[in-house]
Amino acid sequence: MRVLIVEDDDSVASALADALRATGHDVDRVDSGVDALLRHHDREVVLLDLGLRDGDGFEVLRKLRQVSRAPVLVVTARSDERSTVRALHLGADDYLVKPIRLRELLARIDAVTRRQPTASPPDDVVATHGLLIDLAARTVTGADDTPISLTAKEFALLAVLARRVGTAVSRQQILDEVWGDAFAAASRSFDVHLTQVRAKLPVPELITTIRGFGYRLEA
Amino acid sequence: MRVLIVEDDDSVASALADALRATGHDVDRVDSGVDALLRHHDREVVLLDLGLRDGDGFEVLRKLRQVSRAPVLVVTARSDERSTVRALHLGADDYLVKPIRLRELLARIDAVTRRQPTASPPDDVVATHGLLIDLAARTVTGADDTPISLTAKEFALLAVLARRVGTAVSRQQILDEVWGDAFAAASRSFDVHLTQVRAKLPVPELITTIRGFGYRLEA
DNA sequence: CCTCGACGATGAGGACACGCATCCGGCGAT
DNA sequence: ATCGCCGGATGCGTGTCCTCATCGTCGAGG
Repeated sequence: MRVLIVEDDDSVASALADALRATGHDVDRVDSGVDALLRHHDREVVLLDLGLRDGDGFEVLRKLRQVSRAPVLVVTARSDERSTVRALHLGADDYLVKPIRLRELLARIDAVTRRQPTASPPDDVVATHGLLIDLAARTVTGADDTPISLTAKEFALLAVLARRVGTAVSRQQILDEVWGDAFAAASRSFDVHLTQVRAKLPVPELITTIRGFGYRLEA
Repeated sequence: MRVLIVEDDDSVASALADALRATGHDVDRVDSGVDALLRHHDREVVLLDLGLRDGDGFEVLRKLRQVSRAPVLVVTARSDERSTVRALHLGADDYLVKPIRLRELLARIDAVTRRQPTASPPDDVVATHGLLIDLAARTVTGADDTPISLTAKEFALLAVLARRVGTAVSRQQILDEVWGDAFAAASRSFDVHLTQVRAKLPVPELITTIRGFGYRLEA
């Protein structure tokens, strides 16, 4: 199993790396959030420390989730329920509080990875009403393969909806996933971007407004 | 989500059941290992207490795994690493130590089940007398697929009843779930919205008034 | 039959959510 | 240095929805 350790305490990272290598895993180590985002490719599991020096761990988690579907086990010193719930909601698969018990960690990595749809059906492609959204390639094409070019934020916004085609997504949920919670819910920026996305779609009504709740990409 | 709680401490089981029901889950309770093996059918998640009176919890877990692929979250008082590792190796998907923090439990259930690609068929859809209520998509359709558009409050109200089709729901319960507990029970806003919902339904009598208690959505 | 409490219906008004035009600062490319 | 694009912020218009107040109805019990 190819594991990525994101941890800036060297002694902890070494201990983890050794234990993992001893059990036959292939380990890659980084000590910052930005590196995590750069090096996550081809990794099958991520161990993420929330207490990184170079920024908010939750932010790293959120961004990681936008680009990778690999299981993430959060490993942190923060034991409060708030942080736990927040991390899990942001897409973490497990949450372990330091000090880490190595055998447990290994068992949990097992537990999390054995659930993975081995050779996952890469349905990173969402198709609906002639609209084609390829989440992996980050491309969107309309009918008769006309390419639609979206900006980063626009794509992120559409991607959140696309991952849950046919089901309603709350406004807050989108805000969290696209902007992170350090964002004023009162801001109208969100609406502006949504307007843009709709304008670029061949069929604007594909994104349905659910007043008082959020939005839905029609299936 | 259809949850099975295997727990022989009644107070704990009740607390869990209430919390889960309040968040829209369908809960089934048993208090012994043998019952767990009998009643696991059609359940999508299992919460398993290891400290059952009628036998070894690990045995229950092992046998459960032989007959069901549903995610299992172990909930127990045993905090030692040995037990944790053993449970996870036996196929548990998560392992929580009592006392349980409810919000965390809910988040972990989410985390574990969102990985499941197979939990699709029962898509939170309630159907009764030609009425179709899709709680995930937040859509309601009558006979011959005529869409019925409800406002946020109206939908919330109907959803509370829909989650418990065929069973009576007290007025107070609905108030709590739709408005939150900081709401005057004397307010008639509730009745107004109920009227609206009924007016929009093809068959108003689908919502039966139980005078002096509450309401019921007919099955 | 009368009363009383619980529920049903309706209209008005203020609040609110959403869509959108517009401005501004930042940043990379030509 | 300049231009164009992107993302965030702001303000307003508009339509909708929530609530309240009011009155009507219904059922149960004395």
